[in-house]
Amino acid sequence: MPSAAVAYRACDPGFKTTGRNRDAMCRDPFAEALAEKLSARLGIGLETIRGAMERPPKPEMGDYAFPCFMAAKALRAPPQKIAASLAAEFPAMGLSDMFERAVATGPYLNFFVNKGRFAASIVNGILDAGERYGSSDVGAGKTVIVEYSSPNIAKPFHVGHLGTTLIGASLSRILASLGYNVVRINHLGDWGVQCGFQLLGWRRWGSEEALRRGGIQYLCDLYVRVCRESEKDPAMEAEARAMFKRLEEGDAELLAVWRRFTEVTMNELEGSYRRLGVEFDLVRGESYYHKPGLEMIAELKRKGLAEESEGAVVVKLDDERLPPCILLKSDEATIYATRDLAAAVDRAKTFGFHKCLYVVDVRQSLHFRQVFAVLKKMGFPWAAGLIHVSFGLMRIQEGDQVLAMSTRGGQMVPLKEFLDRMAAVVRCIVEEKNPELGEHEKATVAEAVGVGAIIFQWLSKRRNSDSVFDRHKATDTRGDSGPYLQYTHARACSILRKFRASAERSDAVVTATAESSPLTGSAPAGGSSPGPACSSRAAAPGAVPPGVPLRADPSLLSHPTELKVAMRLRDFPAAVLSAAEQYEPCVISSYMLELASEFSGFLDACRVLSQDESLTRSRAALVAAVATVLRKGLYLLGIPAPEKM
RNA sequence: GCCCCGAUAGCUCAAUGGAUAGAGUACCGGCCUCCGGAGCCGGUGAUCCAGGUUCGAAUCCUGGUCGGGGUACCA
Repeated sequence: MPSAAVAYRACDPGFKTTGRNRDAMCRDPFAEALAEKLSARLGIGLETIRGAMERPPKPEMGDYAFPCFMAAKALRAPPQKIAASLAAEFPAMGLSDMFERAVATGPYLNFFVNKGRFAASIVNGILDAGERYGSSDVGAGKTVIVEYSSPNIAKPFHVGHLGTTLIGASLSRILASLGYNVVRINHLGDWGVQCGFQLLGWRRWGSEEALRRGGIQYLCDLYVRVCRESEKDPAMEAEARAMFKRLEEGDAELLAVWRRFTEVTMNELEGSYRRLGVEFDLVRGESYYHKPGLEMIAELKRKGLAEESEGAVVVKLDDERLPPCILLKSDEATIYATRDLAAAVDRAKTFGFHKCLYVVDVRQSLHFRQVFAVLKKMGFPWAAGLIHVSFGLMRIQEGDQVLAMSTRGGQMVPLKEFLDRMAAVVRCIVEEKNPELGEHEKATVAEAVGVGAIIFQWLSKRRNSDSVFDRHKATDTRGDSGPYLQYTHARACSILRKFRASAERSDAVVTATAESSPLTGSAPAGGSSPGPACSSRAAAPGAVPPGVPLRADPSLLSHPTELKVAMRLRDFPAAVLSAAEQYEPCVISSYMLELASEFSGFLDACRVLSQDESLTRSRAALVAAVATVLRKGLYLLGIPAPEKM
């Protein structure tokens, strides 16, 4: 019998599919066997049956379900009757080694698997696949660009930047695990009129000495001061705009200051990204696309698409029922649309992308619709692969008020401050729960769990809903949270450590020969740019005894909680795929909570380490499979998975 | 005005047109002779309104209500 991991073949993301659980249900050997029999019996295509297979809402109803609505149409009989007659025929269908029975529940035909065989099949499949479980090669040969984070220069990295940064980083990992060649781009906001404001502030009040002392916050303060004063004094705003214009014209003195701003910003960003575990393949400012943008405008004019209007150069988009896309302002300075157009063309040329994702907040949706429309008008076939992955706004709770986050208004929390506070909160908990850890270990764990709490919070809801940042709630580590997942993983690791220790003492397990863990074995197909499936940071190896052929015995894992866990483990590849299709990391977050909670239920109901040697081995195999999937899921979200906490 | 997004339990969030709408938190009650209690088990509690499509709607369509965002030279 093929293992679940080997038999699983995912569909291409974006491939239109219908039916609940379609992939989860259609690619493991149990579902496959059912689909084949039902297809032959009903004369309905195999693919159709696969797409219709479901998982019953409650375990006591069954393990697989076939809704008979489609068969009702084909056979012109009520679905209830079809379900009943199929249930009666089931014992003769020759599936008794895999399934205990089938029962009709209304229009549904529900199947009960042979618990032990099913659980062992899934668990052993995962142990064979290791960290590649849930990965696939559907994206092989296709390049996907993910643009995310993209903060403006000369401002501190703050919690408002977390949405794009964490969603983008997670989507990158998810897509890479499906075999896509992912190019992660940080499109720095280093150009535009805000640079004029910053330069003006510097020219009026700035000093290198103060910059050395105050760092990026000093630059930000200057910027805020200019903004405040130019609200009262329109002449000042005009001066700032003129300064950006001069920057575009290549003023050497301004360029030197601007470069200094970029340098300071990069230093600041590096620390933030390192703490969050976020990486990029290409960090390139908008400024890079200033000149190509001007060339774009010339080309658009040649093609007759760009025209002058109210003193600006625009592309009219009336046929798309969109406002015109402005390319050149009436002062002849460029605008972000110009640079985005040039960047897209450059990326198409350089990478030949299948898709290009822009992880940018929802306020820019009109902007992207305009830019995409212009590129379509220009006749680029790849324009169809441009996707704005938008996300909702985050406001901040200040006392009784809910305010928009803004640098200028001062309603923002610098990331550094937030991460430090989070780590301090966790540190207290570690101190209480695990005082025997060493000093260094405590600090490492506090950081990992603090960061995990933050990342999970951002990735556990659908992107497009707005949210409120509450300083107190944000630091809660109980309940459905990143720390809960990390804790569950650490428990699993702890049990496996004890299992390994006692196994070595009793010589019951073949002594390890291979030093390589499943984690470092082989990278997933096409995962070249981000490296192996799991980096050492977000997923530490070593939970499974290296080289030990840990197996689950088909006759031993028959407790209801064991079946529940196995079912959930089986669903993992479908969850990864669904997250990619929807560009929604929260699909994986939700999955992980289910898995962790069901696994905790199992630990409560069943003792893993016992006198019964073979039962212990089978249960340890289950624990190892869960640990593998938890680690992989945490990795895909970008959350560290410490083995102790 | 027009366009986009959202509305599910007191609060924060899930739910692929499918069966009795699922968690956490808060509140009430249980569980440590405990492999990690940052946990487990139970209880209370919800689909904004009105139509429509469908065998079947939180989900799709139409019209409202409320909230957020955008709407020509910011990003």
